[in-house]
Amino acid sequence: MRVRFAPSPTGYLHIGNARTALANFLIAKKNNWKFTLRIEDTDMERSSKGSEASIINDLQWLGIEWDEGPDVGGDRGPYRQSERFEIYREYTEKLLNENKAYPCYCLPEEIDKVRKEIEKENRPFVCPQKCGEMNPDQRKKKESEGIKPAIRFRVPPNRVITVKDYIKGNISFRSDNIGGDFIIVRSDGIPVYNYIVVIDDALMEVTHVIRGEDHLSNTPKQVLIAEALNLPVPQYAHHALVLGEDRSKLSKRHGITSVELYRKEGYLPEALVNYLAMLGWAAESGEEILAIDQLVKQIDLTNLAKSAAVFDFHKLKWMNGVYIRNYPLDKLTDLMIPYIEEAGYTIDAMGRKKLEDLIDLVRGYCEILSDVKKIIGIFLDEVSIPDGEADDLLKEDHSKEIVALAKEIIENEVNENNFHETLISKIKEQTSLKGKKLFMPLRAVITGRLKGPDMHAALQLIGFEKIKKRIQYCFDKYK
RNA sequence: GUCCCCGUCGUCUAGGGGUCUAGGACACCGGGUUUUCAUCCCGGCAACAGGGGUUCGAAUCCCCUCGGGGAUGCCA
Repeated sequence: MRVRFAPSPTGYLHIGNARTALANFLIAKKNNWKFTLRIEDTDMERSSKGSEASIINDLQWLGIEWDEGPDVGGDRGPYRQSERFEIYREYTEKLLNENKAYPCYCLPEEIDKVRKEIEKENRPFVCPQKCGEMNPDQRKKKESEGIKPAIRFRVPPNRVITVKDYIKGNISFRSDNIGGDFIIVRSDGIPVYNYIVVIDDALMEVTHVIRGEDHLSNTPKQVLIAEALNLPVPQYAHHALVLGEDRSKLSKRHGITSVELYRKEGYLPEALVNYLAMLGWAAESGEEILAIDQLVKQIDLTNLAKSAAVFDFHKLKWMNGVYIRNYPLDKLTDLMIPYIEEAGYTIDAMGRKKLEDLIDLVRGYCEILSDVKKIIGIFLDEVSIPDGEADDLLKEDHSKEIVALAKEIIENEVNENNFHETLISKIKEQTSLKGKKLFMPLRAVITGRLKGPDMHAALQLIGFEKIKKRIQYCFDKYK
């Protein structure tokens, strides 16, 4: 058994496509099926090698792997449709010879006009020149005029096509109702998707087509092609689409839709995979946080949701935070380093152990990796300029007392080796202040904020010299 | 317009004739822990689109309406 993911390289990997790819991957893994990646690049104007590369890159980042594809090869290639035109030509000849397809000499502009009329009157589409009814002489005449025809597939009248779908059940279409004879080869000789998808799936021995619901209406056309060509019809599973907040198809105006941007913002692939899998599906166990091997275990072709799902950025973020909190510390550290550097800090000098301690302390404040930029300054800035709240607090008399005391103690009574254990307790001894009155000014001086990580742990990580500077800074500023 | 799909808390969903005064998660609101914040824990708010059937009994089956989505390309 075999599944496939067949993106067209006309842009970045969209979140909706990533979900389709993931569904194919999970199902393949679960059943021990093979997975083929095929590039559908017949739209020459919009396709690019660059976007093929970026799609492959994003797929790999997500942890989706395939057995056959343009990058890894395989016995059923080539895996780019643009490299398979010879193959399609044979089938087109066959269809033409058997009169199951015919050249159409009508111009796109003429057809647009007719389509509009048809829409109003609700009758089946027939091309204006009735090319399907032409005899060889008429065709020869057209050819001699130099008109390059498109090829249309002759849709058999009055047929009922039933598509069996794992998710939707049995769906019936009437052949008279699928829009008339449709084009399978453009006038420039390049075949179109609805046609060659059938050939490729058959030749690549795809047994199960798992794809978005937007392809459901195309399916009867594809079934008809398969019949005409005597090719096998795969099993179908059309999953529901991903929607934006306003319940229309997810697009850029709803927020980020490219997998690449999620990566750059600092989402973890494990979290994105987990979230995407949960969108339109629920584990029998009721668990929401599931690693990929658990997803593989629990997901099934028959328990995917039928209805469309709104993409909830908020919940993705929450889920990513859960992953950050539970991630292996050394891996998380590696992933956060670029963001820390991006924020302008150099980390070479501090040593791995200290860095990891630091990351461990701040990870609880991060939902995405880039959040580290907002909090890491507490530890790495030389001096922390108090923010609004901290500034207000430090202007108060009891704060001034503590700042003065802290300055005295750090200069004369403690040293680099014992300050983190003794500084706070010594201040406590020498003042009548306690509780918030004691801790909050201290926090304000040392971190420049009123909110943040545990003071005792922070003290050591910030370091003696910086703390001294920060106290001095506040002493000068608020005395 | 026509064809096709779908309709349970704001969102993702569980449920498939009685066990449903409808369960979980995110969000939101309270409370606890943390001398702060975040985390964590506990609690609360909140839904079967509407109307007809079928049935002793309907969120669950059928029909209609309404709502949403998709397709209707010489895009995929």
